[in-house]
Amino acid sequence: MKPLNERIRLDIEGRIMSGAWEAGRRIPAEHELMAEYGCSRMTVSKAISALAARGLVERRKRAGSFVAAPRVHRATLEIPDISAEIEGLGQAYRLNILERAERVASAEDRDLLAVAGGAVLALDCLHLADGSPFAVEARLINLAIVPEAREVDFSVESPGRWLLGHVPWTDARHRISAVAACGRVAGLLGLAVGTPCLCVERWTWRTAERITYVRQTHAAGHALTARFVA
Amino acid sequence: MKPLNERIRLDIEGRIMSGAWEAGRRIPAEHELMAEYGCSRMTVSKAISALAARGLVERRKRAGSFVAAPRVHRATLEIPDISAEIEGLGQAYRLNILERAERVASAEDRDLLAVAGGAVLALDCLHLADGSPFAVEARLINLAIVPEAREVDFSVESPGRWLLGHVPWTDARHRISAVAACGRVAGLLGLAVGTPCLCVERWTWRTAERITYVRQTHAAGHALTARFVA
DNA sequence: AAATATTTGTACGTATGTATA
DNA sequence: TTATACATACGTACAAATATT
Repeated sequence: MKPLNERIRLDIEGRIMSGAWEAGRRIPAEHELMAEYGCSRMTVSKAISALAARGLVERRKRAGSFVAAPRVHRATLEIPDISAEIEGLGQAYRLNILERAERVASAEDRDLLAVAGGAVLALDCLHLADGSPFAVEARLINLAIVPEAREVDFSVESPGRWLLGHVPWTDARHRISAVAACGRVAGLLGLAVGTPCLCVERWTWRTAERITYVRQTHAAGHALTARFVA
Repeated sequence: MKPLNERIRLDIEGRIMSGAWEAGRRIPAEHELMAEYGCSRMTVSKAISALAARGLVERRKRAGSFVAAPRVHRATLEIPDISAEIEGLGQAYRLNILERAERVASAEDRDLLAVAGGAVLALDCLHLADGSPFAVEARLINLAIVPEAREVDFSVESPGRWLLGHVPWTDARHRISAVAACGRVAGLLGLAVGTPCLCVERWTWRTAERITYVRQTHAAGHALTARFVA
């Protein structure tokens, strides 16, 4: 048996979704719903708050709660660490580190990571699934914030997974685009030059400091999926 | 002044984000937190539940609440209706409907929309921003669920915007991929054949029924951005 | 294997605060 | 100004799940 507040939520949700309660309509006040369902105000309030949280109703003090006008498509995108993604597919994960360099941030590094004259660790690697090329990754790590990264052997644990597990972050931004495989990427992924590839870039912050930048170029055919989550 | 439960949530969130409470660590039981913050159990419970809802902690009865191990980057992606997106850029929006057909669902339509032998409205259009091609859209609308769509002039209001405003939906799934512009798309968007384009597909449900399917192929250079939202 | 204790989950009733029609 | 309706918080009780004894 589902909890009462859930059952009430589903009941009201059904009335909205079926169109019985059209957009803009005022839904009964909490005290009316308590009478209808024979329960406390906290319980109906929780149900309506859940509907408000997922954007189905809008609550206004003094005025009541209203069926909300449908919204933009907001979806949550779960971008797994590539090693987790490959293991999730039941394939063997391996990382091939093509280049690893510690250097003072170049102009381009500064642009991506905004470190003023500090040291960065630059990695260039190839993710493999069951031995086949899966994605090319170019990563910069801000050594001023994560000096421990110097000592890590990333062929044991991928940079993404290691960072996720060791460095707390507060904000991340992603950019998803379609790019043509350049000669180098095409060679690594075994594609023809110019093949469209999905490219995911991510900037990760801890408060105001940038921790890492990564650009992952995926093999052809790879797609991201996002779900609207209630 | 923020509500007490919010302040408690932010406080605990800070301890987790700063790394003071590392992944896997048990956080104090509710009765301990009530003592620490000098408030009722309901209030700390609400704070922790909010953290659990956004995946920062995991709650287990009898055992306690634990700092969750971050596994994925979870970001919210706002996918605006294209007309809204173009207007948001301060450009003039226009829609060019290339083809509009009402038909019994073909095998391919059924695959995308899962309508068994029902009627669908198929649209093929070009979105223009300040007169320049912006995206090509192929859409299927399930007429069994949205028969009113038959009467709508979509050159006045884009199909996406009209559907958002008129048809309640409960679930949507997106697929984002990189595709090569085929001859037709290349011609419409003014690109060379084979140019990488970002392709967004969306399936929209109302409970178990599929409402619409859309595939939008964007002009080169278009990217999606997503933010992790706390 | 069973009883017990602990911790979270749901719900009750009540009180007070706050925004607003 | 006043009444209304949502928002937050208090304290209590019992249920459900599950480590520990």
